[in-house]
Amino acid sequence: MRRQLDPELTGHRIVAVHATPQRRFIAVERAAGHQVLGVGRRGKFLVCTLNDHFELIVHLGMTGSLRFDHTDTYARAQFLLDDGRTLIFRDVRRFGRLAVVPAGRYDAIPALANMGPEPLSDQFAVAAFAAELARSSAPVKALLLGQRAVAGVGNIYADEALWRAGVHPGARHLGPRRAQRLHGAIRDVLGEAIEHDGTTFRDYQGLSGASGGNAPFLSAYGRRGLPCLSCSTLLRTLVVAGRTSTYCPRCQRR
DNA sequence: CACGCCTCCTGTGCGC
DNA sequence: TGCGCACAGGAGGCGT
Repeated sequence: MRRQLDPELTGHRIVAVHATPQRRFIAVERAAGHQVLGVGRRGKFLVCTLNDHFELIVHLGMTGSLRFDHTDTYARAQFLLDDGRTLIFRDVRRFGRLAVVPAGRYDAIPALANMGPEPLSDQFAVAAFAAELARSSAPVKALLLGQRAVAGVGNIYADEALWRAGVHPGARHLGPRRAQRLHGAIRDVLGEAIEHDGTTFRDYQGLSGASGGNAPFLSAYGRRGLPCLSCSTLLRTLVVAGRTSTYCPRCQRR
Protein backbone atom coordinates (compact mmCIF):
# COMPACT_ATOMS: atom_id res chain seq x y z
CA MET A 1 0.00 0.00 0.00
CA ARG A 2 2.83 2.38 0.79
CA ARG A 3 4.48 1.76 -2.55
CA GLN A 4 1.21 2.38 -4.38
CA LEU A 5 0.27 5.46 -2.36
CA ASP A 6 3.57 7.32 -2.36
CA PRO A 7 3.69 8.36 -6.04
CA GLU A 8 0.00 9.32 -5.96
CA LEU A 9 0.16 11.53 -2.87
CA THR A 10 3.66 12.99 -2.77
CA GLY A 11 3.76 16.63 -3.80
CA HIS A 12 0.02 17.14 -3.47
CA ARG A 13 -1.76 19.39 -1.01
CA ILE A 14 -4.69 18.18 1.06
CA VAL A 15 -7.18 20.99 0.63
CA ALA A 16 -10.04 19.63 2.76
CA VAL A 17 -10.79 16.73 5.10
CA HIS A 18 -14.13 15.20 5.97
CA ALA A 19 -14.13 12.51 8.64
CA THR A 20 -17.06 10.89 10.41
CA PRO A 21 -16.37 11.02 14.15
CA GLN A 22 -14.69 7.79 15.33
CA ARG A 23 -13.09 6.97 18.64
CA ARG A 24 -9.97 5.78 16.82
CA PHE A 25 -9.45 9.05 14.89
CA ILE A 26 -7.21 11.77 16.29
CA ALA A 27 -7.24 15.31 14.87
CA VAL A 28 -7.73 14.05 11.31
CA GLU A 29 -9.04 17.44 10.17
CA ARG A 30 -5.66 19.00 10.91
CA ALA A 31 -4.35 17.44 7.71
CA ALA A 32 -6.24 20.11 5.77
CA GLY A 33 -3.99 22.70 4.17
CA HIS A 34 -0.85 20.57 4.39
CA GLN A 35 1.24 19.23 1.54
CA VAL A 36 2.31 15.57 1.45
CA LEU A 37 6.10 15.33 1.28
CA GLY A 38 6.26 11.53 1.16
CA VAL A 39 4.63 8.31 2.30
CA GLY A 40 6.60 6.03 4.62
CA ARG A 41 5.76 3.05 6.81
CA ARG A 42 6.54 1.70 10.28
CA GLY A 43 5.27 -1.81 10.89
CA LYS A 44 1.63 -1.81 9.83
CA PHE A 45 1.32 1.98 10.07
CA LEU A 46 1.50 4.25 7.05
CA VAL A 47 3.30 7.47 7.93
CA CYS A 48 2.58 10.34 5.53
CA THR A 49 5.04 13.16 6.08
CA LEU A 50 3.30 16.53 5.81
CA ASN A 51 4.89 19.95 5.66
CA ASP A 52 5.15 22.09 8.82
CA HIS A 53 6.46 19.00 10.66
CA PHE A 54 3.22 17.08 10.85
CA GLU A 55 2.46 13.47 10.02
CA LEU A 56 -0.71 11.75 8.91
CA ILE A 57 -0.73 8.28 10.47
CA VAL A 58 -2.91 5.55 8.93
CA HIS A 59 -3.56 2.04 10.21
CA LEU A 60 -5.90 -0.10 8.11
CA GLY A 61 -6.88 -2.39 11.00
CA MET A 62 -8.57 -5.52 9.68
CA THR A 63 -10.90 -4.16 7.04
CA GLY A 64 -9.51 -0.73 6.17
CA SER A 65 -8.62 0.27 2.63
CA LEU A 66 -7.65 3.39 0.73
CA ARG A 67 -9.14 4.24 -2.66
CA PHE A 68 -9.36 7.32 -4.83
CA ASP A 69 -12.88 8.52 -5.62
CA HIS A 70 -14.77 5.38 -4.53
CA THR A 71 -17.12 6.50 -1.77
CA ASP A 72 -19.82 4.33 -0.17
CA THR A 73 -21.49 3.86 3.21
CA TYR A 74 -18.25 2.60 4.76
CA ALA A 75 -16.22 5.67 3.83
CA ARG A 76 -15.04 6.98 7.22
CA ALA A 77 -12.77 9.80 6.01
CA GLN A 78 -12.16 11.71 2.80
CA PHE A 79 -9.09 13.74 1.85
CA LEU A 80 -9.68 16.17 -1.01
CA LEU A 81 -6.48 16.88 -2.95
CA ASP A 82 -5.42 19.96 -4.87
CA ASP A 83 -5.91 18.18 -8.21
CA GLY A 84 -9.55 17.31 -7.53
CA ARG A 85 -9.05 13.70 -6.52
CA THR A 86 -10.39 12.46 -3.19
CA LEU A 87 -8.57 9.81 -1.17
CA ILE A 88 -11.15 7.75 0.70
CA PHE A 89 -10.50 5.76 3.85
CA ARG A 90 -13.02 2.91 3.86
CA ASP A 91 -13.35 0.69 6.91
CA VAL A 92 -16.25 -1.68 7.55
CA ARG A 93 -15.34 -2.74 11.10
CA ARG A 94 -13.87 0.61 12.21
CA PHE A 95 -10.76 -0.96 13.67
CA GLY A 96 -8.59 1.30 11.53
CA ARG A 97 -6.83 4.36 12.91
CA LEU A 98 -6.15 7.83 11.57
CA ALA A 99 -4.16 10.52 13.34
CA VAL A 100 -2.46 13.80 12.56
CA VAL A 101 0.41 14.43 14.97
CA PRO A 102 3.53 16.58 15.18
CA ALA A 103 6.28 14.61 13.42
CA GLY A 104 7.55 11.81 15.65
CA ARG A 105 5.13 12.52 18.51
CA TYR A 106 3.55 9.10 18.98
CA ASP A 107 2.53 9.24 22.65
CA ALA A 108 -1.15 8.87 21.65
CA ILE A 109 -0.30 5.83 19.50
CA PRO A 110 1.53 3.42 21.83
CA ALA A 111 1.81 0.64 19.24
CA LEU A 112 3.79 3.01 17.05
CA ALA A 113 5.82 4.50 19.91
CA ASN A 114 6.90 1.05 21.16
CA MET A 115 7.39 -0.53 17.73
CA GLY A 116 10.24 -3.01 17.35
CA PRO A 117 12.74 -3.16 14.47
CA GLU A 118 11.70 -3.30 10.83
CA PRO A 119 12.00 -6.96 9.83
CA LEU A 120 13.62 -6.29 6.45
CA SER A 121 16.15 -3.79 7.79
CA ASP A 122 19.55 -4.35 9.40
CA GLN A 123 17.95 -3.18 12.64
CA PHE A 124 16.34 -6.61 12.92
CA ALA A 125 19.29 -8.37 14.51
CA VAL A 126 19.32 -12.11 15.19
CA ALA A 127 21.05 -11.78 18.56
CA ALA A 128 18.58 -9.28 20.03
CA PHE A 129 15.63 -11.23 18.61
CA ALA A 130 16.93 -14.49 20.09
CA ALA A 131 17.44 -12.77 23.45
CA GLU A 132 13.81 -11.57 23.45
CA LEU A 133 12.53 -15.04 22.58
CA ALA A 134 14.63 -16.62 25.32
CA ARG A 135 13.67 -14.06 27.97
CA SER A 136 9.91 -13.87 27.43
CA SER A 137 7.61 -16.42 29.04
CA ALA A 138 4.82 -15.75 26.50
CA PRO A 139 4.20 -18.12 23.59
CA VAL A 140 6.27 -17.21 20.56
CA LYS A 141 3.17 -16.37 18.57
CA ALA A 142 2.22 -13.71 21.13
CA LEU A 143 5.65 -12.15 20.77
CA LEU A 144 5.35 -12.02 17.00
CA LEU A 145 1.91 -10.39 17.19
CA GLY A 146 3.07 -7.93 19.86
CA GLN A 147 5.04 -5.75 17.38
CA ARG A 148 7.77 -5.20 19.96
CA ALA A 149 10.26 -7.98 19.15
CA VAL A 150 9.75 -7.27 15.45
CA ALA A 151 7.42 -4.91 13.59
CA GLY A 152 4.76 -5.70 11.05
CA VAL A 153 4.01 -9.38 11.61
CA GLY A 154 0.28 -10.15 11.90
CA ASN A 155 -1.70 -13.35 12.17
CA ILE A 156 -1.18 -14.54 8.59
CA TYR A 157 2.56 -13.96 8.42
CA ALA A 158 3.12 -15.22 11.98
CA ASP A 159 1.61 -18.57 11.03
CA GLU A 160 3.57 -18.63 7.77
CA ALA A 161 6.88 -17.84 9.45
CA LEU A 162 6.33 -20.35 12.26
CA TRP A 163 5.46 -23.08 9.75
CA ARG A 164 8.50 -22.32 7.65
CA ALA A 165 10.77 -22.28 10.69
CA GLY A 166 9.26 -25.47 12.09
CA VAL A 167 8.32 -23.77 15.36
CA HIS A 168 5.13 -24.49 17.30
CA PRO A 169 3.05 -21.31 17.81
CA GLY A 170 2.65 -22.08 21.52
CA ALA A 171 6.36 -22.71 22.14
CA ARG A 172 7.99 -20.62 24.89
CA HIS A 173 11.58 -19.67 25.67
CA LEU A 174 12.96 -20.55 22.26
CA GLY A 175 16.62 -21.45 22.04
CA PRO A 176 19.10 -19.85 19.63
CA ARG A 177 18.66 -22.41 16.84
CA ARG A 178 14.92 -21.99 16.58
CA ALA A 179 15.24 -18.22 17.06
CA GLN A 180 17.62 -17.99 14.13
CA ARG A 181 15.39 -20.10 11.90
CA LEU A 182 12.39 -17.95 12.83
CA HIS A 183 14.32 -14.76 12.18
CA GLY A 184 15.14 -15.92 8.66
CA ALA A 185 11.62 -17.22 8.04
CA ILE A 186 10.05 -13.87 9.00
CA ARG A 187 12.26 -12.05 6.51
CA ASP A 188 11.59 -14.58 3.76
CA VAL A 189 7.83 -14.67 4.30
CA LEU A 190 7.43 -10.88 4.42
CA GLY A 191 9.79 -10.28 1.51
CA GLU A 192 7.93 -12.71 -0.72
CA ALA A 193 4.52 -11.40 0.33
CA ILE A 194 5.57 -7.85 -0.55
CA GLU A 195 6.86 -9.04 -3.93
CA HIS A 196 3.40 -10.50 -4.51
CA ASP A 197 1.71 -7.20 -3.54
CA GLY A 198 0.30 -8.51 -0.28
CA THR A 199 -2.11 -11.22 0.85
CA THR A 200 -5.81 -10.98 0.11
CA PHE A 201 -7.64 -13.59 2.15
CA ARG A 202 -10.87 -11.71 2.65
CA ASP A 203 -10.80 -7.95 2.53
CA TYR A 204 -7.40 -6.57 1.60
CA GLN A 205 -7.45 -4.41 -1.52
CA GLY A 206 -4.71 -2.27 -2.96
CA LEU A 207 -5.14 1.37 -3.88
CA SER A 208 -6.78 0.52 -7.22
CA GLY A 209 -9.03 -2.13 -5.67
CA ALA A 210 -6.92 -5.04 -6.86
CA SER A 211 -6.30 -8.06 -4.67
CA GLY A 212 -2.82 -9.00 -3.53
CA GLY A 213 -1.21 -11.99 -5.22
CA ASN A 214 0.26 -13.78 -2.21
CA ALA A 215 -2.69 -15.94 -1.12
CA PRO A 216 -1.78 -18.89 -3.41
CA PHE A 217 1.63 -19.01 -1.74
CA LEU A 218 0.33 -19.46 1.80
CA SER A 219 1.52 -22.71 3.38
CA ALA A 220 -0.24 -22.63 6.76
CA TYR A 221 -2.74 -19.80 7.27
CA GLY A 222 -6.23 -20.83 6.22
CA ARG A 223 -5.16 -24.42 5.48
CA ARG A 224 -6.65 -26.21 8.50
CA GLY A 225 -7.42 -29.83 7.57
CA LEU A 226 -5.31 -29.69 4.43
CA PRO A 227 -2.07 -31.65 4.08
CA CYS A 228 1.18 -30.04 5.15
CA LEU A 229 3.12 -29.06 2.05
CA SER A 230 6.23 -30.52 3.62
CA CYS A 231 5.08 -33.83 5.24
CA SER A 232 1.39 -34.28 4.24
CA THR A 233 0.20 -34.43 7.87
CA LEU A 234 -3.15 -32.64 8.15
CA LEU A 235 -2.77 -29.12 9.55
CA ARG A 236 -4.51 -28.28 12.82
CA THR A 237 -5.50 -25.08 14.59
CA LEU A 238 -5.34 -23.91 18.14
CA VAL A 239 -5.91 -20.53 19.73
CA VAL A 240 -2.74 -18.74 20.86
CA ALA A 241 -2.73 -15.15 22.05
CA GLY A 242 -6.42 -15.01 21.24
CA ARG A 243 -5.91 -15.75 17.57
CA THR A 244 -6.51 -18.87 15.51
CA SER A 245 -3.16 -20.42 14.67
CA THR A 246 -2.77 -23.01 11.94
CA TYR A 247 0.22 -25.31 12.22
CA CYS A 248 1.57 -28.74 11.32
CA PRO A 249 1.58 -31.03 14.38
CA ARG A 250 4.48 -33.01 12.92
CA CYS A 251 6.78 -30.28 11.58
CA GLN A 252 6.09 -27.84 14.42
CA ARG A 253 6.72 -29.46 17.81
CA ARG A 254 6.70 -27.60 21.09
C1' DC B 1 6.15 -4.72 34.11
C1' DA B 2 4.44 -8.83 31.66
C1' DC B 3 0.98 -11.72 30.51
C1' DG B 4 -3.70 -13.17 29.15
C1' DC B 5 -8.35 -12.25 28.59
C1' DC B 6 -11.96 -9.15 27.00
C1' DT B 7 -13.57 -5.46 24.07
C1' DC B 8 -14.44 -2.67 20.17
C1' DC B 9 -17.30 -3.13 15.16
C1' DT B 10 -19.82 -5.21 11.21
C1' DG B 11 -20.35 -8.68 7.78
C1' DT B 12 -20.27 -13.47 6.21
C1' DG B 13 -20.92 -18.29 6.20
C1' DC B 14 -22.49 -22.18 8.31
C1' DG B 15 -25.77 -25.49 10.72
C1' DC B 16 -30.37 -26.17 12.04
C1' DT C 1 -35.89 -18.71 3.73
C1' DG C 2 -34.68 -17.27 8.34
C1' DC C 3 -32.28 -17.36 12.72
C1' DG C 4 -28.39 -17.81 15.78
C1' DC C 5 -23.77 -18.43 16.36
C1' DA C 6 -18.84 -18.53 15.43
C1' DC C 7 -15.41 -16.20 13.38
C1' DA C 8 -12.62 -12.61 10.76
C1' DG C 9 -5.13 -9.49 8.22
C1' DG C 10 -5.65 -5.44 15.01
C1' DA C 11 -4.50 -3.32 19.10
C1' DG C 12 -5.86 -1.15 23.54
C1' DG C 13 -7.69 -1.62 28.35
C1' DC C 14 -7.82 -3.93 32.45
C1' DG C 15 -7.19 -7.40 36.07
C1' DT C 16 -3.88 -10.54 38.08
